[in-house]
Amino acid sequence: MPVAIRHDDLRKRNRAMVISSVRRAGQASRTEIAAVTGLSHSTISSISADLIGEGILQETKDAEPAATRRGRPQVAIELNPEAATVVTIVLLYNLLAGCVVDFAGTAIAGNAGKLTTAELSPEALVCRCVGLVEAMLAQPAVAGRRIDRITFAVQGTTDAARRVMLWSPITPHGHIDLATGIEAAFGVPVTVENDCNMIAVALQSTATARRHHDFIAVLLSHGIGMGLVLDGRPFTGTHTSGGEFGHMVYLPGGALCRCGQRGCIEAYAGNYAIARFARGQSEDELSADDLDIREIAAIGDVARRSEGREREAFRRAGAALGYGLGSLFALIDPAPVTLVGDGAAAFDLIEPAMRAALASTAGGRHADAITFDTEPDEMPLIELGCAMRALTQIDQEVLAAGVPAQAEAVEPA
Amino acid sequence: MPVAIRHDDLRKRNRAMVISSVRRAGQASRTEIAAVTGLSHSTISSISADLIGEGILQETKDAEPAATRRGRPQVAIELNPEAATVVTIVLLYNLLAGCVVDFAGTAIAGNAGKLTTAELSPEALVCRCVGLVEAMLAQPAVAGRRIDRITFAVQGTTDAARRVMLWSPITPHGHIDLATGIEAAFGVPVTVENDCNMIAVALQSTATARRHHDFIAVLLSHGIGMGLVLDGRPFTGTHTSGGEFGHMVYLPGGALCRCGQRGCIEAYAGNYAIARFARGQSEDELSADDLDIREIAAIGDVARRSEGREREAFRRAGAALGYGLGSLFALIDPAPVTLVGDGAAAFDLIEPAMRAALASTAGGRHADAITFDTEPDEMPLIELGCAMRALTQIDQEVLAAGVPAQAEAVEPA
DNA sequence: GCTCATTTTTTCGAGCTTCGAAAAAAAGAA
DNA sequence: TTCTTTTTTTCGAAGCTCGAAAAAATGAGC
Repeated sequence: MPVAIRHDDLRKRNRAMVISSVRRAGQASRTEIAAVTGLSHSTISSISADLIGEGILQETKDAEPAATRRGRPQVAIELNPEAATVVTIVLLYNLLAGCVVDFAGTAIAGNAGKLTTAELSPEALVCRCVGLVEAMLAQPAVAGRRIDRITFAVQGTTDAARRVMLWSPITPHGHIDLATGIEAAFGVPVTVENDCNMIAVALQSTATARRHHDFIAVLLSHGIGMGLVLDGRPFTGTHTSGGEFGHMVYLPGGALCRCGQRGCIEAYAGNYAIARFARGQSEDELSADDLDIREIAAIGDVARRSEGREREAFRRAGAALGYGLGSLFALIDPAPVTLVGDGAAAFDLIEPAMRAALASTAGGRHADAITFDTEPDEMPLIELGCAMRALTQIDQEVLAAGVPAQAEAVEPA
Repeated sequence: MPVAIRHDDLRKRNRAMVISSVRRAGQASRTEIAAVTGLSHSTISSISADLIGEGILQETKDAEPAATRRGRPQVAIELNPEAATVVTIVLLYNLLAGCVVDFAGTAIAGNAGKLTTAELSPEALVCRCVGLVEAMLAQPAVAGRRIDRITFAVQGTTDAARRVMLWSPITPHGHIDLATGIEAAFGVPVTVENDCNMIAVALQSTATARRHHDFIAVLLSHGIGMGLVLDGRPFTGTHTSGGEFGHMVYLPGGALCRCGQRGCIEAYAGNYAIARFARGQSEDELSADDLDIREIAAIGDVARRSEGREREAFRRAGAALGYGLGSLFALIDPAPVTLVGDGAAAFDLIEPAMRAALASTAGGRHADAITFDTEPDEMPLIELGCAMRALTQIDQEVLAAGVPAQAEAVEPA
């Protein structure tokens, strides 16, 4: 099953390693790269000379003298921002936002707009995406740049090949093939990623000691999503984008969930579920999807002031999350958790019940030491993760292979 | 983070590939190996000549003419049974069983015995294991063989390094370091694996099309365990052996579980839970661990004959399993399930409620197509998986590296 | 029984790759 | 100005895989 390593792959892999170590470090000298990768100095010298020659890396110009030590000073190497350009598109409920990002990860153009996703046909949706990208490409900052890849981050599940949005709360239509349509329009590879997975990628790229090998990002918003990094790699499901934490079962036969089933975690911890309970609505009732975020904030304010249905709503959300994390921890062991999204702003209301629930599970038995990070604004994370994903793919699939030599120029005789 | 590939690793990896492809196929010609691995014929020729010269592989003697085609006949290559010898030790509640297995995977000696695990101190437990191995090594069939590795399969969780049994239902003692003690006694590497993970390894080694890339093995016995193969690799947790499916939460605050918490799946689907309900005992009550398996069988017989508490007990077990699988499927997507252990003998009693529960979850929405395999006898699977694990480790860690040349013989001058 | 066709396996040289040692380069210290 | 120290490059050696060609081993056909 494991595919053999060809001799030619060796250089390719090691080139990818060098690129990725520079990407992670931002700037790195050849000596540092050698230390990180474990390759010899001579190999790094050879590879980095190639990469600089190909315009993928460059020696840093504004040499910070930094720690002025004795001996020949290190030459910092960095990514050449011109080496490639990617486009990210974030598609959420009633929101479409795009970014043009250079090879070093700097956004050079952006565009965002409201749209009523639920009312658009799949074709119209693709059309809007094309329009968004075209508008960005017309901006002067992008002039003259060739786009190398477009990567989506969408709410909902995607297929394993990351080309199709299988299901999404933003639209009644299933199985929307975003990749093929956009690829046809721009002639570059397109992949479709799950938004929560991109949050996890973003958190990994800004990894602290806390979030290193294994961690969990839970998106608390209208619905509940999750991104998982296990053993240093973003975990995606086996057939789909997976990680549907919000649809693990909390109370069998319980409250009605947007997905049509009952008792999902989301049916207790999603914004709509919190509002539903706070308003005193039936658990069999599904409100409209366009719940105003300010209503949740208002419920939170009431909950902080006095005991009542509002406070109880957050308590129930916390319990659902706590038991869900307990089940998750039973499967994969406890790991640091980052709560992302506007639900994280109500962490104070959620935490006590969540911790109590977690502590009463087998998986969370020793989890009282776990700290929770909160990150109320998810958009920057989704965009960052999406850009990192696109760039990493460029690193490993395109640039690692190297130029196919000038064989082409010679042959036609 | 990803470690670079050294030039020396190349041959090592490709040697491991050749060994593992022969192990998987049982017998394979050089041409077949080349096709499977993707390496060139010349490389395979070179590597297999080395491996045969080192006594790791051998050309098959009793050449089956097989399909008598035109041209030079293929020479089948197989594992040399003498190349290595491993010992497997299965440690379950009141049961200790060992096997000596040759390099080709054939058991050449075995020994099993009852013992009261709950009453033994950690030291006494190690002592019994040492005695078991010594008794096997004294058998004539094993005479003259050097043992290369000892691998445990134990009930309970192990640490990530697979050296310590962190917690087990078979003993009140926690954190029993089996590896260090046994390593000291026999001077060979020892690893400690979780029994359910070994079941998954065994099922993978006998993989059919059905169980290929992703599948789930659920052990239904006194407790509930799980082994998971994701993306072709056995999944183990991040800190521990993980996969504690039985301790995912089914009903928050529900029935008392052996683990001390409430509402775990095991507290409804474990043998003890089924018996507890059938007997009309309180859900707060924990019976002794040594429930006779015949009692469960008897409850099953009653359940099949008439409606009543007995039948309801299995129904409850099925519901707990169904909702648990639904949550699991939400996380990792649906995958084929094999039910293993004596609980699988009651599959007819469990199935309807399990399917109904599964169908009412988001993860199991499209899971009506899923078929369940049953495998009532878990011991052969645990032993097979344990042997495969030990041998695979030998393949990749010891033999792939090759002989360190005769450098040793020359140097002392 | 001999020759030819066919398939498998080995041999051999070419082309890469990585590595270690030594050399070269570039700075501070004296 | 010379010496030290550190980084980077150069160069030859050794190892690996690959493709082409040769060798080996057998059935088919006459």
